[in-house]
Amino acid sequence: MSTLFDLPQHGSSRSERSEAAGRPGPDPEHLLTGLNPQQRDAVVHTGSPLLVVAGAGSGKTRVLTHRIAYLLANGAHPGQIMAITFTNKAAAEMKERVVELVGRRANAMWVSTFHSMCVRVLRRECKTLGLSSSFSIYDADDSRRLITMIARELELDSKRYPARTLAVQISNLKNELVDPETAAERAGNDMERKVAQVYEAYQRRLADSNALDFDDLIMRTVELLQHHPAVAEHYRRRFRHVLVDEYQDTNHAQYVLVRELVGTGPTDSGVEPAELCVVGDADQSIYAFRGATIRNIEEFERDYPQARTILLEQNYRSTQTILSAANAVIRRNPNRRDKRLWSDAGDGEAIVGYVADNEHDEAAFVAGEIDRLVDDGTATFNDIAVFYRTNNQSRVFEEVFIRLGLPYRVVGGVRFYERREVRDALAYLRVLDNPDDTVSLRRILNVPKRGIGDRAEAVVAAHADQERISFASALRQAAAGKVDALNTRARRAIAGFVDLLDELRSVAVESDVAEVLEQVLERTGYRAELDASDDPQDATRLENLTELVTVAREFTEARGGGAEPTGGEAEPSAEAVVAAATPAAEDAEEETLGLPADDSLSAFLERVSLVADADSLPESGDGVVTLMTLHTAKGLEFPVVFLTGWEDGVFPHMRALGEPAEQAEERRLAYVGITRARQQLYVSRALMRSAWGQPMTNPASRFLTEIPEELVQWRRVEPERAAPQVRSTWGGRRADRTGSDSAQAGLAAHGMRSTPAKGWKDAVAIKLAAGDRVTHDKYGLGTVLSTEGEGPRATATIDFGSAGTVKLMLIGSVPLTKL
DNA sequence: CGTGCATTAGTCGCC
DNA sequence: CTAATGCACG
Repeated sequence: MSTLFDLPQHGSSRSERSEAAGRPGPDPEHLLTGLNPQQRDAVVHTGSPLLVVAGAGSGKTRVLTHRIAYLLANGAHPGQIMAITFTNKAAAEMKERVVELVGRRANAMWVSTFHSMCVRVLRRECKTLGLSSSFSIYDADDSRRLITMIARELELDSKRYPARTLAVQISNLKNELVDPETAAERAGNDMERKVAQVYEAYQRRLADSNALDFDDLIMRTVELLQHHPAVAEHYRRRFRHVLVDEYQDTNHAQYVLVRELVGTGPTDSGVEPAELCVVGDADQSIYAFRGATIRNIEEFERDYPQARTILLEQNYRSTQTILSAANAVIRRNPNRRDKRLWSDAGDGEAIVGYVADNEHDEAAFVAGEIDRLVDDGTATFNDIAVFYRTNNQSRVFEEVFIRLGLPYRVVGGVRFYERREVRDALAYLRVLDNPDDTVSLRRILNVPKRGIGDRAEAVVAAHADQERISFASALRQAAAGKVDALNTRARRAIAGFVDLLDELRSVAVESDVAEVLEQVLERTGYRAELDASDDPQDATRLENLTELVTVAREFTEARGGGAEPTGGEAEPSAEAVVAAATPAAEDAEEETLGLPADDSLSAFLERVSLVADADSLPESGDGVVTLMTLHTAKGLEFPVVFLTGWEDGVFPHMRALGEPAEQAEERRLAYVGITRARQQLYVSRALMRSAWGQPMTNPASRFLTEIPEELVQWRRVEPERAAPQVRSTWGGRRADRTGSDSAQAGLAAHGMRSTPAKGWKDAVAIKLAAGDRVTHDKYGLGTVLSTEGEGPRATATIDFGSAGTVKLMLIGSVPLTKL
């Protein structure tokens, strides 16, 4: 079996790179060999915007890298090229592959994520926007902390207006490029009004802290380009080729950013629009919940009327059997550009299906198969991945794997940069770098514990507010005894803290990042505290901090000597950072980030905050089975893939059952999952699964029934006994949930062998038609507006008057009576 | 005695 | 993960 990833591994490509470095540009035609006709078209196309619709496994990265190389070989200067990706890993990989093709001069290109690209622009143009160049970048966690503080100050009911919800809403507004003022004007209900109010305060506080959040990076760059034509023209003149990867994952702000960057017509002084090439696949758009809008790729031709579209349908990854299954499932999505993946690799093995009694049985089956595959030499552990819909489904697999001694790793969990100790340490660095960074300052105020409690913090915050000074200044005044509301004890504690920061700051001016970090850990007592603890978790924390110091050291070395970091024994996460943080991979061109060359602290923090955001997906493990969610699996491939938990309510997720748009997204997720497999695909479901401590009977996933029967070889089907128990297992406890939720519990599960629709009919309790009057246990009286679907899929949209209009599934347990 | 710290329990469930 | 409790220190 082949390797997991068909890209060169880090180590092996280095020699090729240096060889290529000396070579002049390659013969352009040479870059076209080995490409199929569509790929070739995409590489050579010129003169109008280009949309490359790249099906899963169709050689998308190859097209992008070859297109860039081809541009370079035909006279484009590397400095004229900007390529935008969604992850740092993708950016690094793309750059590396272009370097392999054309040599080192490719390093002068801007190949980066949307966010890194914006930071770069913003650092250079910060004065235009009234920012200081040492602005901090707040990630989602920092944002939420700040929003929590604001909500508390505004005395919002934390139950009605949870910080999390507020944060999401504000982020959505920013993704739509809506400013606080407009948000306030548009607010139509209580929630929206509160959101607008918090949003307004939040932006003010960000500015006070000299900070931008992740969404700001995009929004402010758009603002810059829109309001400062000279700046826009500068970039447009410079970047004549803009390429965007994973275009289906862009949100509205990113769409506008690209449009502003490229331009839609000549500027005043006659700079023509740049050449735009976007690559993506609407069928793999699975990030709507993050604000991505599939519209951008679907409407590309409308946005850019001159656009040419090229479809890549030949797949180089999977067997035809797998592709046929993927095609059959995704075909059910409405309003989609028809696209059929095909392969000349042959049919390969049939898909193996398995109906388990419960989730433990399912896990045991998966484990057994893995054991067998590895035993008979069909696959290695590395070749195998197990996917599930939500993270909590991993537990049962872990249990079985541990019991059987199968090596595995769960991808997902808490990432390196989200660990508390790492964030604490970084918060110290950030405060040293940007004293106004209030979120970081308040984070470390009493970490480790030094006797500055909530009350003292609140007093200082109030003082800052009253005197209209920064929190940092207020702290200083408190230390000097100028804040009356504080008692001596708190005052002394604060004075100690301020002194500590001053000491550290003097260390920071003369030492490199690693040393500063060391001193932080020493002088704050952070390390000592962990050392003293006998909690095994704290030992891990200590290791993580040591790892962070290593990252910092390698960063400094790489930056100083230009030497590649070795990263030999570092953890994958650390390696990923260093790889992305290596300035050697940065532009060697004249214009740099606008950072003082010696300001390694700022540079380090910036890199870390941008890398931390990436769904840093760790390189293939060492002889272990990979467990992850379907979302995480995107962009990866494995010879053997287990798709588990294919049950209505689990996958598609409960929440999506009544929502066509969400269901379409779930179906795309299924498509992504199926197309990760190269040779062997397994699909399984469990008849019974405990959820929230209660057993639930789940019917087969509708996606399962959409896979043509002839492609699947069922290893075990549902026992053909009498119609299974249909009684709801739900207590009244959850009767307050939506109707379709509780309806789930009653869905009867049937086997897959005979035509399922017939078997299901019995479970349908009620037949309704538009106009029928009904009564519902929770919603009361209602009128049926419309009905959809048949058998187990039957739903009705019912107007319950003041209780609202609700879509319900019409099965067994739904507490609905026809009048 | 007041203030702050640590430890519990109930809340939960979202990629 | 937050509120509510007991415990310790100035």
